[in-house]
Amino acid sequence: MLSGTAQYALRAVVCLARQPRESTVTATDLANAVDVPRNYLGKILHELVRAGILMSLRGKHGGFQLAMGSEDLPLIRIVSLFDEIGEQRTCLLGRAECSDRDPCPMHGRWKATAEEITNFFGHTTIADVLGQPDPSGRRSGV
Amino acid sequence: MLSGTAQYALRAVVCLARQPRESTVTATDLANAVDVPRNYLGKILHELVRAGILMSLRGKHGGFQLAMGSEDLPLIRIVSLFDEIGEQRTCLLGRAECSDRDPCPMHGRWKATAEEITNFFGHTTIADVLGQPDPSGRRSGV
DNA sequence: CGATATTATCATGTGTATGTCAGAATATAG
DNA sequence: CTATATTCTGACATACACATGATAATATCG
Repeated sequence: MLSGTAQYALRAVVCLARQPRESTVTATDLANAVDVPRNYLGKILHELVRAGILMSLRGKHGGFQLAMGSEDLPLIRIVSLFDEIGEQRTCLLGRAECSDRDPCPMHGRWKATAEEITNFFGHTTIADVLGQPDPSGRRSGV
Repeated sequence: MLSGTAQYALRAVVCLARQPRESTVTATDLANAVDVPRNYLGKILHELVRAGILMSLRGKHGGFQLAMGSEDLPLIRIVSLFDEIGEQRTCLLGRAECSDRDPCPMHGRWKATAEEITNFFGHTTIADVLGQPDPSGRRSGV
């Protein structure tokens, strides 16, 4: 459903959102916590900074923190940086243009499900999923 | 949502399902009709044959045809040959194990949508989408 | 200032999906 | 039997997602 990169980003943001506000977490600590290759996560975090989702601090005691309240951060803001999802590219058959007026054969049947997916990513926020305590035998705080 | 290969396969099968039964279509004609690279489509068609979805005839007047009625062919039969979809790999965060008993943070909220996707591919058949006449300005009979 | 910890940036490597090509196998027609 | 049309098969090419490593820039601390 999502690219590996988008999954990594979501995991990192969820982990950051669980930290106390104002505290920073280093890329290394985050990489360990969410089980993503250190250097690769560095790039992903940097993209999130450029998108205004995270803030970064360099130097000693540096690291990353959320740039906003997690209740103001729908999943689509993160996912759309890495994957095409939602309005664009919903055509199941890969047509560039696929709409009610110029539909592919699947369009009519697929439409409702596609809209539910769009709504999920658009309306679910990071805060919404923090409540899920991710209990028990997890190897990390994903 | 689907890999390019899975999309190609769906387009080819839909096109074949529109032909009169017993008639065969060559890979070349199919490739032109659904706008997929000839040689690559050949491999995809061969996979569909091995999976029992198509039948093939070699030699002069050879080609491909559906091995069953399109009303007995749910989309998942085709898609699952190329993509992991449905029951397996529904975890949004990419966890190997993600269930009600060992959920990721997204699990609870994502579940309903994931099930709708699974149902769509499991219950929609090729026959269901043939009714959609894919009218007007299409470049081909996708 | 110098040592250190951290992010930012760039060059490179690896693996998989996608795509191409050439030839082998097989069927039909004359 | 020969020519031809087609699928089948395997080797190769390309593009991009994923990943690694080295170095520069920047901030803190003593």
